[in-house]
Amino acid sequence: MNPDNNAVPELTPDAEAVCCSAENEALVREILERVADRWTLLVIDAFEDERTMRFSRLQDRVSGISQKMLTKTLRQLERDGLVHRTVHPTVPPRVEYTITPLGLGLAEALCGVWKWAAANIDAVHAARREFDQKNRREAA
Amino acid sequence: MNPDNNAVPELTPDAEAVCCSAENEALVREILERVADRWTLLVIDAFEDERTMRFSRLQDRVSGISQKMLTKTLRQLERDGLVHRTVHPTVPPRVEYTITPLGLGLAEALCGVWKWAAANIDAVHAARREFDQKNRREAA
DNA sequence: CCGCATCCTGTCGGATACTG
DNA sequence: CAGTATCCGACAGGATGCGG
Repeated sequence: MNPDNNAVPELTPDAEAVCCSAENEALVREILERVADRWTLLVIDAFEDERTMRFSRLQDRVSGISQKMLTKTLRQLERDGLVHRTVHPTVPPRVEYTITPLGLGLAEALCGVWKWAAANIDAVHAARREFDQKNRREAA
Repeated sequence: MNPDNNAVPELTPDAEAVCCSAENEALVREILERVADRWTLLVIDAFEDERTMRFSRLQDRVSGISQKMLTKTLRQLERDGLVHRTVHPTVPPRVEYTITPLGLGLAEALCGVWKWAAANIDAVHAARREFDQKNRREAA
């Protein structure tokens, strides 16, 4: 697939067994649907460098997100136990979000996607250009 | 980053360099945003068992998806070079979608998320219950 | 069987203004 | 600074019907 193999390491036999059983499909679906919105993945991603951050710092790192969506996304992550929220009752208020071990596990899993993206974005762009050209020819 | 290594195998030094460099952030973002909609991940997931399928089979496997969204999602995947589309000019028409090596790479990367989900869904559910209870107390 | 076009709706999500 | 509330536009996405 990709000449340099290191992007996706070999699966252990055990891992494969887990990976392809059909029973858990509904569970995985649930997680995927929960996580597959415009911001959740990006927010989780933001925690890979700093494991604990203030609200404003997060908003800064996930560029483009509104405070409304950041709040909402963080609430969901908190509810799912992926992020922990600490309010320091000072003035001005200071709220820190920390990624939990659970969340960190997901972040690691996402790191695989991260790596794939970094390694293959050029191929994707190339495919895209080719596709668009082909379509323009057909349109003509 | 993680004390227990077993979830994600050791990264080669090379891979780590790719994984955490800040430069590629925009690229990864682009991919994540492209892929993080309601259906794309689920469709890719559907290809993990069978690498080539007819349209109707796909619609069957990704339960709940409308033909409109399936078509749209597949077009995007095709454009990005993740899926290949073959039209057999028979009657009735027979259209087959095959995941490409590129797409397969992404599917593998997603497999990490898959595994995480299967392993930790209980923890997520538990966290969710706890969170909801806490909120109900506060509401009272 | 596949998938396009049309219509229509709910919801996502941004902008703004206001509290503690 | 962090969060809520309100308003509102845009668009995702379902239902239906037609066409190849």
